[in-house]
Amino acid sequence: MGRPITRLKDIANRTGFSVNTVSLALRDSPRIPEDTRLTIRQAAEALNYLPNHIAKSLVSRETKTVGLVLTSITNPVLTRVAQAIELRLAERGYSTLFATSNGDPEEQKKVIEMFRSRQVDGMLIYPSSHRDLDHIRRVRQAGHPVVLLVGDPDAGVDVVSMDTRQGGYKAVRHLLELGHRRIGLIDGGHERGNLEKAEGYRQALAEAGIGVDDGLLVAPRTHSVAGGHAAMAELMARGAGMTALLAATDSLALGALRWTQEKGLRVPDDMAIVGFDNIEFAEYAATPISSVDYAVARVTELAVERLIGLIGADALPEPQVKLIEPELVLRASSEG
Amino acid sequence: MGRPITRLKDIANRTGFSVNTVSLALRDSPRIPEDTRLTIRQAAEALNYLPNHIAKSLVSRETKTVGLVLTSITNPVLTRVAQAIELRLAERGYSTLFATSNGDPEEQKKVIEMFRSRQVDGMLIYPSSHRDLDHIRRVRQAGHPVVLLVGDPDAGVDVVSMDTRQGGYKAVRHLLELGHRRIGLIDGGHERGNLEKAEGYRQALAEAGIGVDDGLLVAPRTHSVAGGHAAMAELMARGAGMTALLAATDSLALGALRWTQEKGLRVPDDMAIVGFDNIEFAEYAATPISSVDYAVARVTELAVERLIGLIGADALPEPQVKLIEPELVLRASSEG
DNA sequence: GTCTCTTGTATTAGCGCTAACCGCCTCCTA
DNA sequence: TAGGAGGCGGTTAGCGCTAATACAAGAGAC
Repeated sequence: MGRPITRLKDIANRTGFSVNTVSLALRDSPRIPEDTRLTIRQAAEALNYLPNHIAKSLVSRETKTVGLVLTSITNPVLTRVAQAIELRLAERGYSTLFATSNGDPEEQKKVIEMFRSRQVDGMLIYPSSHRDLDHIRRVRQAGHPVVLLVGDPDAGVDVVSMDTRQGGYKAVRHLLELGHRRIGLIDGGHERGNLEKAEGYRQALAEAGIGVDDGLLVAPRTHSVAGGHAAMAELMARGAGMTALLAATDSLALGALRWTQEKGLRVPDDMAIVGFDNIEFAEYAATPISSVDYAVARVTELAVERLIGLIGADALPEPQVKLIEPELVLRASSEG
Repeated sequence: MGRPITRLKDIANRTGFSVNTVSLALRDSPRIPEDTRLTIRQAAEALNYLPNHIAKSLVSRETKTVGLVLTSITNPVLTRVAQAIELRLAERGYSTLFATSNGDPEEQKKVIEMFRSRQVDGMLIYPSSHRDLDHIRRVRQAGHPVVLLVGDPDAGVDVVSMDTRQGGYKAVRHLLELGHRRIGLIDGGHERGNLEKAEGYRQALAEAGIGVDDGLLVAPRTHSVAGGHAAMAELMARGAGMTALLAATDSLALGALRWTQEKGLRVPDDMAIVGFDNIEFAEYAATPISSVDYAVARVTELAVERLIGLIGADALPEPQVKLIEPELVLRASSEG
């Protein structure tokens, strides 16, 4: 490469001071008088000095870096989460190392190891499975600050998350109140045991004295719009008399909406639809879609704050789980 | 923090070998015989050793880290770009440091400095302005491998990008062939001098002997759906007799589509619409939207390959600009 | 039996930086 | 004028790792 970088030593040579004095001056130590500080500053400027963060990290034992693990950011809401987190971390002087696990637990393990090897000060993880958290718990027990962006009250790790169970519950309650009895569910992430939304769905139905009909449930492998479209087709093919639909993401909901449109069904008259995440595309859809809001700002703010707190702590405190109650945003897709 | 990490020294103490021997053994040096290698391996395993990447970087002078600068990843296509890049870099053993500039050139400068300070081996930059690249050129001249994800043939820096000028040209040609003469343009990023799409638009019109009517142009500040909606309202309020629309992103196009729908316009009969990026939401819109495809896979693959090439080179070769010709994906929004 | 040559390991130095400590001045006070 | 007290700066050590070099012991050559 042959990229010559300016070091403290170069400034020291140029100014005649020792490396240590230069270091102190550039860090505004009160022990250095104004004029030497100035001399050194100017020399640094002239040589286009940039501190070597790597060397600093080695001695200070902190990298001012946080690892962010997401499953996949094709989900628009995770995109917003990622960006908000990066911003908030940057405000606090931290950089973001970013990696995706593609929903594969093995991949996720590797990513976490890589982060550890790179000495990140802490990690924010959107786990691929919301259940199988042993591995992550171990990371915490090894003393690494970790905050999950989704998880259970009994996770044993810090969590800051939307309360999606509550979200599912609220959405179904809303549909029940509109008089619906045959409510379908297009779920996501089922195969990895992410059942919170389905649990909320079941609970609301149970309270209303309605049994869960498996014929109204489907769990596509992806969160894509195409997946929602296909899932809706499958549900309707079963002829289960469905009059309302809850979709685990707005992308799925948009796919379902498109299907109804193709078949000439009226929304919400023939089919009410509620989604999750409240993405902008849902608001401007052919029929604006009601959606369980994902409070990106609150989740990211609290998660980052908690993580920074953990990083600063002498010993990790008891894990704390913060579930944020979601708002249901009502739009035309579920209101006459 | 008090997080005790296992070091080579710990393994050395445990096995009785020297630190150096341990280092060599773990790196599979041929100078270490099989059985000592095994002893050391086992000890490393037992102590749960993870190499300290920071220390290694300090001596090897490479961090195996690449900095990725995006303007903002709320644009769904940039999201896909980010994820694909992370994946491809990971395959090649590189980690991704991620930062957003929010489209602010000053912010972008800071981010690049931060990356340099962190000794990244190279950078991939989606510049906030496609014109004012002096600052980035200087980074390259300082010997840092840089590849832009958007830019001009005469950028003076390596570029791998979609040829958006060509994309704008193709889209307008298509609309002209359908008989449209009054074609509107909702552009994006205008204020920062990102004029490629508009240039393609102008060129196609000029070739058809049609003058550009400024009454048909509008440049909202954002790429959001809401922005597209508002922009469409503004365009139509001007009463310029527009029969077709080119939008700089699919998000803008979706907003415009929504507006036509609210006003009872038929697409494409009353208003043809073509967008950019070919995101999934465009495909499944109320009227599926024709769009200039963004070849995420090709762009990211070529960009990463080029960057890795630059990182490995002894001296930076002449900058190379690769513009990928986009496909126009036709859908109902522009075809009877 | 001396002299290489090999094999396996230890020693040393150094990446760029910070932190702990040391030592020299000058100035003030008793 | 002796003796602290500061002010200012240098010296040394060390973060965890790698690379260059040194070295000891045994094998083989003559």
